[in-house]
Amino acid sequence: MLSKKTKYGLKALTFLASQPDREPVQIAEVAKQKNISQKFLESILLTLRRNGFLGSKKGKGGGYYLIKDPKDIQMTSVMRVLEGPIAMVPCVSLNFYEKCEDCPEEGECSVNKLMLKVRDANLDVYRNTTLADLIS
Amino acid sequence: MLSKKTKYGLKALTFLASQPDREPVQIAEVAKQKNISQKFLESILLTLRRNGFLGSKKGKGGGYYLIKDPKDIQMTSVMRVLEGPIAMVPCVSLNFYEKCEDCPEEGECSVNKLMLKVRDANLDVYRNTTLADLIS
DNA sequence: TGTAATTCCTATTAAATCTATAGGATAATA
DNA sequence: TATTATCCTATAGATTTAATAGGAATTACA
Repeated sequence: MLSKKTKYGLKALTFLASQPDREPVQIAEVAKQKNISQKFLESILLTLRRNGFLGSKKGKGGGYYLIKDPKDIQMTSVMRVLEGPIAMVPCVSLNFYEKCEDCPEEGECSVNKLMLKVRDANLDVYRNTTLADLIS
Repeated sequence: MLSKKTKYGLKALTFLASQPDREPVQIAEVAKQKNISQKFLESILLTLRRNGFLGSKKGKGGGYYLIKDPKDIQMTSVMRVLEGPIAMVPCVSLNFYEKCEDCPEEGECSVNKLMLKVRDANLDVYRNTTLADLIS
C-alpha cells in the first residue's frame, strides 16, 4: 500500500505545480483544497523542502512553492523521499542495498529473482514519469 | 516493503517446487532449511493450502506438498494471496477496487494517474512470471 | 488399541510502523 | 510590536505485521 504521506505529498506537489505562478501557497490552503490534515501536511511539505523540491517563505504572504520545473522532477526522486526505497527488498535496492541475513545465496533466492524484475519495472515507470506528466 | 509473510511464503513455495518428488515435507524441515520461524511459517503454509496452492497430510510422514505444476502458478495469484492487492491504491485495483473518499475526480488525480502505470508494470511482471521461473 | 507425530485452528502478545496532533520557536511583514 | 506563517521536536494514537501459545484433530504404525 502507498502510504498517506506519499499520497498527500504527491497531491501537494501537483497542486503547487499547477499554480499559474510560483507565488507561495499556504499550507492551510493546500490542506483545504486537497482534503488533507493540515498538521500532517505540514510535516510532509517540510521534508519536501528539505529535500530540494520546495521553497518556503515565512510570515504574512508566506507559504510553499515549487522550486524546479515540473518537467525536471522525476518520480524516482519523489518516491524515494516520500515512500523510501523503490525496491521491495533491500537485497535488490540500488540506493539502499543490504544483504539479507537469512539468505545464503542471493543469486539462488527466488525472492531476489522476482523482486529484481519488479524493481526494474517500477524504476522504468518512475524514471519515465515527471511531475509534469501528472498534471491534467 | 515486501512483508515477511510473502517472503517466507515464496521461499517455501520454491522449496517445495524444487523437491524431486511431491512427497510431503514437514513444516519443521522447511523452516529449518529456509531459516524461518516455524510457527509463523505454519500459518503461512496454512493459507497457501486454503488457497489451493498446497496439499497437506497429517500425522507421521505428513507435511505439505505442491499441488500444481510450478509452470501453472502465476505470481499474480501468489502475490494476491500473500501480499494482498497488487495495486498500491484501491482506486486502481482490478480485484479490490474502491473509490477514494477524499478524491473528487479520479480522472484528474495525480496519484491515480501514477499508480495506474505502476500497477500495469507490476501486473506485467507478475503475469509473466511463474513459480517455475524462480527455481535456479 | 495406544502412542507419537504432525497438521489444524484460534487467540493473543509483542513489535514496528504509520498517522496525526501538540505546542512552542523562529522569521517575515506591515 | 502585533500578526501571520513556517519551523521543529516530541509524542500520542491507531493500525499493521510478526511471532508465539496452546490445545484439537488426524494419521501412521507398533
